[in-house]
Amino acid sequence: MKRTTLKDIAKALNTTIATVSRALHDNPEISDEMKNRVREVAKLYDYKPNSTALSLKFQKSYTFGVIFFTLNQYFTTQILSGLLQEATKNGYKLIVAESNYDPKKELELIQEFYELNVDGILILPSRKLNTKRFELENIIRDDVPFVIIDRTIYFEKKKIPFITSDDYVGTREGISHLIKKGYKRFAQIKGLDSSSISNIRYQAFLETLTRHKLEIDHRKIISCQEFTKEEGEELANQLMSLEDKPDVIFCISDMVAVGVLHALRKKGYRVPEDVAVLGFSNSNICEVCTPQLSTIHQPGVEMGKKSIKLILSNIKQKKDISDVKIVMKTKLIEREST
Amino acid sequence: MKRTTLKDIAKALNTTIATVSRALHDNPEISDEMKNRVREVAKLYDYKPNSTALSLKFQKSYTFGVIFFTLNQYFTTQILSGLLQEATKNGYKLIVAESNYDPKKELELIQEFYELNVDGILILPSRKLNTKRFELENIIRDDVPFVIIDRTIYFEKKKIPFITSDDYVGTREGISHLIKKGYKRFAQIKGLDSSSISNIRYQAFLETLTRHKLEIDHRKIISCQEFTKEEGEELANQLMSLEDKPDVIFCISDMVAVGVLHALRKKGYRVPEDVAVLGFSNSNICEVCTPQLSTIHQPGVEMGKKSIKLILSNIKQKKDISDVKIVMKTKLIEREST
DNA sequence: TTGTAGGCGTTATCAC
DNA sequence: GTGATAACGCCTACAA
Repeated sequence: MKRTTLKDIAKALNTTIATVSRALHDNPEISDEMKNRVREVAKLYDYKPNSTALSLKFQKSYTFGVIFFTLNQYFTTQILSGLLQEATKNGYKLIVAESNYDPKKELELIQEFYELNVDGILILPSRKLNTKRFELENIIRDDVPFVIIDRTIYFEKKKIPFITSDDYVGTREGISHLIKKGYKRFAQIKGLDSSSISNIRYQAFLETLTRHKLEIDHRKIISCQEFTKEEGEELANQLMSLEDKPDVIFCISDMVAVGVLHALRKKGYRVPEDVAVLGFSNSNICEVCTPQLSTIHQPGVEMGKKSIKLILSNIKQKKDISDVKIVMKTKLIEREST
Repeated sequence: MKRTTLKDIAKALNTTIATVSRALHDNPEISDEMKNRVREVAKLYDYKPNSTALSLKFQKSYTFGVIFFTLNQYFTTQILSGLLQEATKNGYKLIVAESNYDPKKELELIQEFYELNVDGILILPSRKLNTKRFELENIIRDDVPFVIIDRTIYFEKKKIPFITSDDYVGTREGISHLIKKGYKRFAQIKGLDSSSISNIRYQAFLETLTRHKLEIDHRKIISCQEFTKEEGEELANQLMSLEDKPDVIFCISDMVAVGVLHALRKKGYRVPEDVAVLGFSNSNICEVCTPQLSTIHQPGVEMGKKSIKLILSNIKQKKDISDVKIVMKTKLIEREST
C-alpha cells in the first residue's frame, strides 16, 4: 500500500531513477522506447510524484497560509471562498487558521507559517493586531510575500500590500443617498477607535454630512464592541432615548443593524418612515430580516480572489507588490430599511 | 535571509550536523558543554527545524485535508471552526478545499490530498457524492484515515467512519413537540431522495406522525433542490394553495424556512397561530427573521472537534475506527415560529 | 562523546 | 542515451 516512487519504477525496468525521472519529464535525451516503457510502468503502478520531496528540493510548498480573526462572519467566509477558488485554480493550497480575535495568536501563527515554508501569508487580522505592529514588523520576512486583507496597518520601515474594500466611498454613497432622500438627523454606531475600518467609515460619515452642510451631533455617534445583535438593540435604545432622536442609524455591521431594527420595532418606530437603518457588508442576514436591510456591499469573494492574484504576481512575475494598496469598489444595496 | 539549518550551526561550531541534531534533541550521549554551545548558537541564529524535511523523513505531514461541499452555510463554517480548534490544539494543520457541490471535484481533491501526503482526510460531501460511491470506494486508501462528516455513504466492502448529527431523534422531538401543541396537518419540505440527510428526516417525520396516529398527506410532502429562500417561498405558496392547508411546515433548512415565513406573511397567514414553521440547523439567521425561527440545533463546532478527535484516536492510539459511527445530539430550539 | 554515512523522493550536473 | 552522484534538511544506526 506504499506509494510507488521513482526507485520502484527504476527497479522494475532495471534502470536508474535518473532515467525514469527524465523520461517522465519528457526529456529529449531519452529514447522514445524508454519513455514508453517508463510511462507504462508508471501508469501501471499509479506513480504520483511526492510533493514533499519536491518541496524540499525546490524550497517551495505551493501553499499559502491564511489567518482569519474569525470565520464566524459571512464576510470572512466569502473571502475564504474567493481565496480558495483562485488558489486552487493556480495549483496552490491553503492552510487555514483562525485566531479568534487574539493578536498574540496571530503573531504565533505567522511564525508557524514561516516554519512550514509557506510561499506566502495572507491575513485578515483582528483589530488589536495594530497594537502589536512593532512586533509584527519584526516578524515579517522580506522573502515571503505578505498580504493584509480588509484592514490597514502602518509600519515604521516595512512596506506591506493591503487589500480592502472602499469603505470611504461606500459610506459616502450610502450617506449622501440618504441625505438626498431627505433624512437629516444622522446617527452612527461605529466600532472602537482602534479600528482602522471603523475610523475610515467615521471620517467618511463626518465629511459627507459636513459637505452637505448637515449638523453633526456627537451624542449620536457611539461605539460598539462585540458587533452583536444584542449590542445593536441596546445602542439603538440609547440613541432613541436622546432628546433629539435620529432619523438615520448607520451601523458598523449588518448584525448590529439587525439589532437596531429589532429595538426600533419593539419601541414602535416605523422603518424606514421614522428611522432609516443602514448596515454594512451585505451578508446573508440582510434579506432575512424585516424590513429587509439596506446595506453597503463588500465584495468578499472578489477580495479573496484579488488577494491571491496579488500574491501570485509577486511570486510568478517577481513584481514588487510592497507598495500596492488595492481598494475594491463597494456597492449600495437598497432594500426596505431606507 | 535564508533559514538556518543544522549545517549552519555545525559549521559555526566546527562540529557535525549529527552532533547538533542530537544536542538539540537533548540526547544523553552529548556532553552538557556541547549542548549549551549548540543551543546558544541555535538561539542566536534563530534555528527552526525544517518541517518539510521532517515530513519527508518521517512520512508524516501533521496535516489533514478537509473538503467542504460549500463554505457558504453557517453550519459548514461552524464545523470548520471546530475542526480548526481541535486540530491546532493537537499540532495539526488543515488544508481546506471547497468542492462547490461537485462530486467529481471531490474525488479529485481526495486524490490530491493523498498526493500531498496528508495524514488524514475529512469530508463534508455533496449529496451527489453518493452516486460516485463506487469510484470513491476505489480511491480511498486503507493507510490514511478517512472520515465522512454529516452524511452517510455505504460501501460494498470498505468500512468508513461517519460523524453526523442525530437528525432522526431531532426531527422526532421537533415533530412530537408540535403534535403536543395541538398541530395536526403536517407538511414537510424535504430535500431530494438521493440525500441521506433528507431521507432520515423524512423517515423520522413519517414515523413520528404514524406513532401519534396522525394522518399523513403525501401532497404535503415536497422536495426542494437549492435550499434557497426563494425556493422556500415558492414551495410554501404551493403548500398553501392545497385544499387542505397545512398548519405546520417542517423545513429541510433554516433558509428555506425563512422563505416560507416570508411567503406566509405575504399571504396574510399568522405564524405560529395559523401555521407553525420549523427549520433545521440553528444558523445565525434564525434570530434575525420575524418571527424568530424555531429550529433543530445541529452542534457544528462540536462535530468538527469530535471528527478530529476521532481521526487522532486512529493515528495516535492506533484505534480501529472503521466501524465507528458517531451520532451527535441535536436540540430543539423553540423561538417564535412554533 | 562525537563523527560517518545512508536514506526519505526528487532533480540536476556530471560523466560515459 | 543512460548511469552515477550530489543536493535539499533532517534523523539515526553504526563506527570510532
